[in-house]
Amino acid sequence: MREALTIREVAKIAGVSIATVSRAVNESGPVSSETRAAINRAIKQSGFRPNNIGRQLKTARTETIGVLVPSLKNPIFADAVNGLEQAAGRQGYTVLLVASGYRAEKELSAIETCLRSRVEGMVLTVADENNSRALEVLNSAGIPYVLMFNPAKRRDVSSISIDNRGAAYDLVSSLIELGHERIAMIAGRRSESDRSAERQAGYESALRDHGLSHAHATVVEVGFENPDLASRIADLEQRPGAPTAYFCSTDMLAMAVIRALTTLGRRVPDDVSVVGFDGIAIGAYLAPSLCTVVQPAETMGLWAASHLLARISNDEAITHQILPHRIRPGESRGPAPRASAPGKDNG
Amino acid sequence: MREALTIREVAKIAGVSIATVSRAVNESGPVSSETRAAINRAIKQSGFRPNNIGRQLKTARTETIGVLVPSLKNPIFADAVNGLEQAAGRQGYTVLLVASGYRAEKELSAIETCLRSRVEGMVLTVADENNSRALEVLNSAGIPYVLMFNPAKRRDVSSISIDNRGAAYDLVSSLIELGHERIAMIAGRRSESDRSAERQAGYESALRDHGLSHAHATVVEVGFENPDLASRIADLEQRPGAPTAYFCSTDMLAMAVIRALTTLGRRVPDDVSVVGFDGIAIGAYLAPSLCTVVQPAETMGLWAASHLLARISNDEAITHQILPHRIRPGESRGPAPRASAPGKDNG
DNA sequence: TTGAAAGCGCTAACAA
DNA sequence: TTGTTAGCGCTTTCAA
Repeated sequence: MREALTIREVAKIAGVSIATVSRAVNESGPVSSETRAAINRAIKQSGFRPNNIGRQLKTARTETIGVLVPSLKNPIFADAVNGLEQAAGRQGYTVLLVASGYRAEKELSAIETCLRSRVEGMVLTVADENNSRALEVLNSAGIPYVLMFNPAKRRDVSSISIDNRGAAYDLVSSLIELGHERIAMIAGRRSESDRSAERQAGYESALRDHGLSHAHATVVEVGFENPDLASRIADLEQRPGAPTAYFCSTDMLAMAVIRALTTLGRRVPDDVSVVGFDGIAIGAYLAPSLCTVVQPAETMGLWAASHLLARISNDEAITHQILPHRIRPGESRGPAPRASAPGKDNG
Repeated sequence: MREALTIREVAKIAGVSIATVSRAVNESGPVSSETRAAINRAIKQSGFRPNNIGRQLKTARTETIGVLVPSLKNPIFADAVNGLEQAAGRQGYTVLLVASGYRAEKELSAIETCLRSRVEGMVLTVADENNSRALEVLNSAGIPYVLMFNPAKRRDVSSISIDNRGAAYDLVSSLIELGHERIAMIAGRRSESDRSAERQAGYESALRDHGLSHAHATVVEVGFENPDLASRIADLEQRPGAPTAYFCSTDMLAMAVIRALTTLGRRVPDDVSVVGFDGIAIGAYLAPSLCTVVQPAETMGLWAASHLLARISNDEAITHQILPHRIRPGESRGPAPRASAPGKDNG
């Protein structure tokens, strides 16, 4: 009962042809109830389980979607994939999961893998949607795909995201309105994240619009995988005009920044404010709770999968879904401290 | 250049047989360098990408492993899957991801899906390893699999976990040593998690061994998906002898408990201590930081994948990996408060 | 070093 | 209602 069970064995046991077994298994054609009973018995007896590979080869449909994200270690992606998997599963689709680790070559090879497995479509978050070999390959492969989290600048691609630039603008503006003038940005590397670049643009125009000369912009770029923040923050903090607020391009970065500042003896938000971006659930549990922009990750995953499946069955056209963004207030954002910088700049 | 590119087109363009193309593509046999060059040119020109389905059908190998976890919303699983995917990818294996949402039927159907896709093996976390249709099915399917996080009571199955019972025992004992006598346990439903049941066993024997009569044990079972903790905690808190400490079977639960207690005006750890289990990274960033048992999730995923692949290639026998556990101290655990219960029990 | 041919497990005409 | 048959795209003897 262990060896290579095929539709053929079942047919033999039930005393019918393989075509009839196939029809019975897939309910894809007429089968008399006696025949059906015999076949079911044969299936049970033999322990037959249809081989999807055979079916896929014949039908040229895999009922599989590929999902590519930078890393599952950031809950924003884990939550999105969670939603994705649910939505796909509900429609009988299976998920092939690949992670890029924020590395462009890995993006490319991951997609190559998916394509060779003949996924019917993909949901993905790439480092840079405007400069992505991965996307080119996907385009020439001619399968539908939807970008998730990426800024959705391209018109020819389905996508779901929020207005990264606008959200960053709003959040940074709120800091300025609280009296902050020296606001540093801790940004994921632009090459690793176009979201980060967009958020930086929002940060810069907020400064500009509020008359904070461009010179005030301080951007520290860090890699997402083990960002060595402690020393970078220490540097910033001992400069004459140390920041009174930090705008971080992700919540994960914000958490690391808060830790680094705390280690240096700074109190958040009394001495310095820190805001993040993403709205991961645990941010609300931190102390101080994290002020941030919320992206509804699970919902985005759900939508991405549903829309992709609709596109696969040609029920829908390319769509850009820009969700409204929302700032979650949090204790990590406070008014600018009275005494400006610690010493030096007025002496 | 879009239509149904097969090895046959390449062969035609290059003027060779499909067998030769196959040999060239897979480097599975001798091919003269001129022929190889011609084939490579043909591949580039046509945009050919090998169809894995065909190959899989022929070779009866899919180079795919199935991964089943309860949910990616709990970082403990997301981190593990992250490690898994990396390790699998490095060895040329692909990951089919399925989530059960802690539901037994879903476990079963997920595995059925994987089996139909002819995964070569599986890594999974089931609700209850001792009472799992899913595992029975897997056994009779005859593919290797490794249990991850489950308590590893079965001798016939590879697994990686920590000593859940022992770890719970240690953690609860530490509370008792801090003077706590009324320690409640907030437990995930036993039917949804055998880890939870094990941890409960550890909790109970810690109480017993320290002479806290069994009557002291208060266990509140909650479901993992939207646990309505607030009201349950409120109940506990207004009883005569309210707990001075809570032992939660997961960090996610602990976070929810802390929130519920805070809402009720209790201060952690001054009024009441809360400890968790899992050691998710963000626990260290909470305030108060979470005292918990650390499971090295990513490492567990890495090991699970590597071991599974070794088993697939018959390089290794069934192995039980029990990792040493470690308690991460945290601010959420403090000494028992002086004044015993709020009112009532001494009046 | 190359090619012809069989066949992996399945579905879908088509004929009966 | 059922069976025969021709492949889906690929690998792999085997013979040349």
